[in-house]
Amino acid sequence: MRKENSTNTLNKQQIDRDCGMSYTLNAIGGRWKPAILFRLTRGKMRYSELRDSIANVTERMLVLQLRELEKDGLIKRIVYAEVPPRVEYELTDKGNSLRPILRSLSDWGIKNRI
Amino acid sequence: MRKENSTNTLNKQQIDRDCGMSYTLNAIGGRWKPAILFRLTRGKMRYSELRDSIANVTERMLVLQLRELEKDGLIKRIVYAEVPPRVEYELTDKGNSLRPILRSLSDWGIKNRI
DNA sequence: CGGCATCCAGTAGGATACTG
DNA sequence: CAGTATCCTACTGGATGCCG
Repeated sequence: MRKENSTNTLNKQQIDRDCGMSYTLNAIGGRWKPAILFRLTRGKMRYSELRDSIANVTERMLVLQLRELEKDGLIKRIVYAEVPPRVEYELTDKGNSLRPILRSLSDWGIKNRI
Repeated sequence: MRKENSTNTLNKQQIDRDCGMSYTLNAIGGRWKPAILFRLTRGKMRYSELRDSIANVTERMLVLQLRELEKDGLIKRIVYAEVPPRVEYELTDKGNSLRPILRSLSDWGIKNRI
């Protein structure tokens, strides 16, 4: 840990920028979060639909990432009191506001990977 | 590992999307990469300037993340044959093309963190 | 059906000291 | 000035099995 730059007048704005980006990347940056979010932009989905549409994900990881997305307020978990049980996930307004960002991340990646 | 969904006609596009997002998030998603990239959007910077403007980063982590950004073709490392040595970093064209994405990530984060 | 519990491996990231 | 080298921790993600 070194001394911080106290003379750079742009520092506070930069820190805001850093924090903003960190917050966003933390919200969407999990191993399976982009896949989940992108599928939900097409509409409500059941747990089993998500599980079957995302290749190679384990149930443990799927649930963990769903819980984080829920905690961060990006998705809503809807439990139907039925037998057999049914659970659906859908984007919240906050989650929906990510749409353009998800698209641009995807577009940039498709264009720039070799 | 479970069976994959072979009936979903959207699957190939989804996989492209997933890969695109993963590629982008991998490129910019390191602990210090956003901070580095954002500073370089303001122009060329020396190693010591980066180090001093990013609070709490260790030299080891700074160098590691710079090397990855360089390997991914987002930044260029310019060594001047002087004594004392001088090294500057600047965005490549590929790095510059990230500007709008970095901005939207930052803006979304600033708006949505509590 | 939609999970949770347990255990485990790999790696991202960090502290500290040293160098061409 | 601009890095390496070494060692270490913690967290992410994975395999497997059980449950309401």
